[in-house]
Amino acid sequence: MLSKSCVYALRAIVYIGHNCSDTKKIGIKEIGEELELPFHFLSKILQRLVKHHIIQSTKGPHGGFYIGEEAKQVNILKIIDIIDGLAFFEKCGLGLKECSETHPCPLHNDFKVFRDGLYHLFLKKTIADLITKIEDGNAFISNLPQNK
Amino acid sequence: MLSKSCVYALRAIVYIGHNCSDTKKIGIKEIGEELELPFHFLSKILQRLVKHHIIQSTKGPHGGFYIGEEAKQVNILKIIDIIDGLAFFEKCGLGLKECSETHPCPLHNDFKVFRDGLYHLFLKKTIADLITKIEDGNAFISNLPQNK
DNA sequence: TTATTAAAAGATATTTAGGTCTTTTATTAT
DNA sequence: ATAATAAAAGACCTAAATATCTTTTAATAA
Ligand code: FES
Ligand code: FES
Repeated sequence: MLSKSCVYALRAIVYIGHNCSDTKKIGIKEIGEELELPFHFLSKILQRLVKHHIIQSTKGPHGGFYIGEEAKQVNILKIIDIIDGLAFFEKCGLGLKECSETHPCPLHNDFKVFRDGLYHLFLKKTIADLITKIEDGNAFISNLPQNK
Repeated sequence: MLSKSCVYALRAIVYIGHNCSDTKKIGIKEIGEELELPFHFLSKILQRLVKHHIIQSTKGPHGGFYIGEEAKQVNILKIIDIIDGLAFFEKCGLGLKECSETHPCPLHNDFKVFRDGLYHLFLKKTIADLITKIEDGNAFISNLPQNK
């Protein structure tokens, strides 16, 4: 549903948010190793997020990525929009060219419930919500060691 | 979420179910034109469905595809399984290698609701259910003419 | 039995997503 | 200033999904 680019982005942002501080920026290498994501591919994604002001970066020694408190209040849907676009949330589940109430496919009414539900989930969830779960020990952003 | 192959399959099956009869089989050409699907690609998909005994076919003049009443009682999930597999319904929404209750990602609890909801929707919906909607005029399987 | 029809099969092409490698630019510690 | 560091940028590669083209096989009507 979400592309790999997109879930890589979300997990990287959460990792950065969880680990960076005023004095500490996070390098791509560390993120890639910790989350088991391909270095260069990840770097492209992070660059896009910087361009869209979701995260910031500085080059050079002790450089890396970091995220401000304001940006942590951004909802997940915004990230999805930046990376994948929002087409999924408007598309017909059976592939009709247009999803509409007046010319619905036979799954429309049932499918819409879930598609719209996901939309609203992503709309109300913020980066900060995800980070909180990690910090409370209620969730994880890295794979279990045995699945590496 | 569902691949193009998969939604093409579903729509084609419904079209066949709606249009075939004891005396009338449906050709790929007709299906492709009516649903605006690529002829040869569609033919591959229909071949797979024949192999899995969802639909039947005969070659030669007046040949084509048809579907029996029993097969119409097959649920949509079965079709999804044949074409795409069921990995989606077990996968972590944030791309962790394993989706689990004991090592959940920060979206797990919220995401699972929709993923499982879709699973059960597809499990309980049959081909016949979709055909009925078409026949009652409550839904459509072709694009609106202006979207062609 | 022959011509015609339509699916089956297989080879090939295109597009998109995903991933890698190399070079350049900015930063900072020395 | 210089060397070291790390992101930015761009070129390139790979695999999978999607799509097309061609040949073969089976069925049927005449
Ligand atoms: S028309 Fe198919 S989901 Fe709306
Ligand atoms: S662990 Fe991510 S959805 Fe279950």
